Amino acid sequence: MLGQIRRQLSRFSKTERKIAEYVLNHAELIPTMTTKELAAKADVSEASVVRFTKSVGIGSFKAFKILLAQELVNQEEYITDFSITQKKDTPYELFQKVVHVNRGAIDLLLASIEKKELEKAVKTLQNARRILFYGVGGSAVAAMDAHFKFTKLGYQVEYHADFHYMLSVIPFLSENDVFVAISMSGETKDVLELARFAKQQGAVLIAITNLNKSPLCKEADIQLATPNVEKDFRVGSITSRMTQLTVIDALYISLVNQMGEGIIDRYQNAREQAVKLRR
Amino acid sequence: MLGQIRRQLSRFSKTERKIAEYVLNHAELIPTMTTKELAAKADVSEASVVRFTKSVGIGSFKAFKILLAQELVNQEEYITDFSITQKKDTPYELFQKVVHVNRGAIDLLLASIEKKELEKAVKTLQNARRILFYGVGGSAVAAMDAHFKFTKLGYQVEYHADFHYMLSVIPFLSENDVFVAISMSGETKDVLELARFAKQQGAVLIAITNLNKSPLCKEADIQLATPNVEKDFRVGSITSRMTQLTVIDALYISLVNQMGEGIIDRYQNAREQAVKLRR
DNA sequence: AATAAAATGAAACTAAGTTTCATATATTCT
DNA sequence: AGAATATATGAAACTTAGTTTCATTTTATT
Repeated sequence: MLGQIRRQLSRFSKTERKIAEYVLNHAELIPTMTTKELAAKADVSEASVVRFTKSVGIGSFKAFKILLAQELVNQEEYITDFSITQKKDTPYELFQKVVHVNRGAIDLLLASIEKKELEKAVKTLQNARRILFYGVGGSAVAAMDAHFKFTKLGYQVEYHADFHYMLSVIPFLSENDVFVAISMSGETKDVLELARFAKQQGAVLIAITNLNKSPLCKEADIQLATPNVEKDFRVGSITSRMTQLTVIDALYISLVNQMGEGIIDRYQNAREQAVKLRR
Repeated sequence: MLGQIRRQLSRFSKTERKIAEYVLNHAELIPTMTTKELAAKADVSEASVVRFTKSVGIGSFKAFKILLAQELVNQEEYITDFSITQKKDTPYELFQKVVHVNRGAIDLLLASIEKKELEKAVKTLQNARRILFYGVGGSAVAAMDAHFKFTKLGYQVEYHADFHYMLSVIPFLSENDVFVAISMSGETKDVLELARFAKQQGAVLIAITNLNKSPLCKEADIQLATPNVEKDFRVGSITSRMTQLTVIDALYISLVNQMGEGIIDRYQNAREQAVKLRR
């Protein structure tokens, strides 16, 4: 977290930098400070403090405090990107780095997801008539996984990689339907256009995206924020899939949990049939 | 802190003990809870929660939360399955469990992957003419991700969910080709049949599968073993995707690393075009 | 059984965190 | 350059969380 803030210093605005500097120099004090105190110390407003935590991809100031407290226990910082990747790394070394990066990203997800938003999402999905998932490129993986999982729960789910196919489904959406847009940047044109169209039809828009000022993030009714793990500019983000899938997992498990045994019986049934049919 | 609470159990009143018990059993949840929530879970009043923290010598509930967060950083005991999932878990609790489980699974991958096998896999893929990925059900996600990543590297990759489509590709395989079979159990009939057919054509068979006595594992030329994370029989394994994808990531990053800058330029090129075309 | 002491929860209160909105500043376009 | 637009910021309103008070219940003591 601290390393990430340090690396982003240049990206920050004047006000954000004032906060970042205070945080970097007095990290150990933050967990016991209030927004008001930090605001005073950094000579900015309280609102800016809250905004700062969101801008570094943390859901709330409270989560930020806890994250820093944990980080300072042992100073070992997570490797969150591959900029350190050397030309002569062996496959096994790279594998270890991948494990580290992926695990670190999933960990950060704890701080970026907001409890309330998650609860809203689960409640919305519970009562949903139809659910559409959409993501392109890397995020298509998460959409596909969601499609598979939610279908198993008996939902009427649509996901197709083809933009035009999805487009043709949206006119039939209404208030009880949900459109789940998955995009790391929150700026992908295809995803954004479909999301807007779906919302216009009255569907609830859930966004699984990095926390930022992206249009998707702003326009979503419910935001499930994935952490802003810095990506290697050369190979793109490999971690976003992990966090996106973890979010899907959490939604899926929550729904299973609330549906009770009935749904599990049907699922078992399907499995038994599969075993019979496939051998 | 937790030890201290445990030691004082006998000293506590009935109400205090209720709180202590919940704290001991769900310590990792406390840092994100409010007094109200903990009060509800322990079936006591909010006032008692605050009094409890004072009674164990902590100034405020807020300080208590931060202390627990710090204490749990180094306590890496992973939950590896969901059998503990209670009927009355909230979505956020389940989310935290999912994070735990997924992170734990990725960690275990460090122990299950063998260095030599990984190196063999990378070497084989480097020289591959064509690469086929195949997985069904949950493992289709990993296959799809691999398809996407390896295509970006300029490989001639085939992946299709349809068994018969894949079947029709295999007769054209030869010694320089690779078939990557992805299956958690290593027993899925479709995957197994295609893998055998591909091997018969002379292709190298790489298996990404749980380490066990499954036919796929035995017959593979190269085994990339995913950990046998205990799965909740009711909802199916949610972790296998994580580990499978991490393996794919490692292979991908290794190949990028060895290919050098040339491939990265082409990739950048594609990205720039994408930006131009899509807005 | 009566009284005192301790424990507890409901509700009032205080503090903390977050959002909104108006204003200031920067950026883009003509 | 100047208007128009977008972005950033702080003050204040608002919401939520944490703490204290006080009346009530429970337990212990005489």
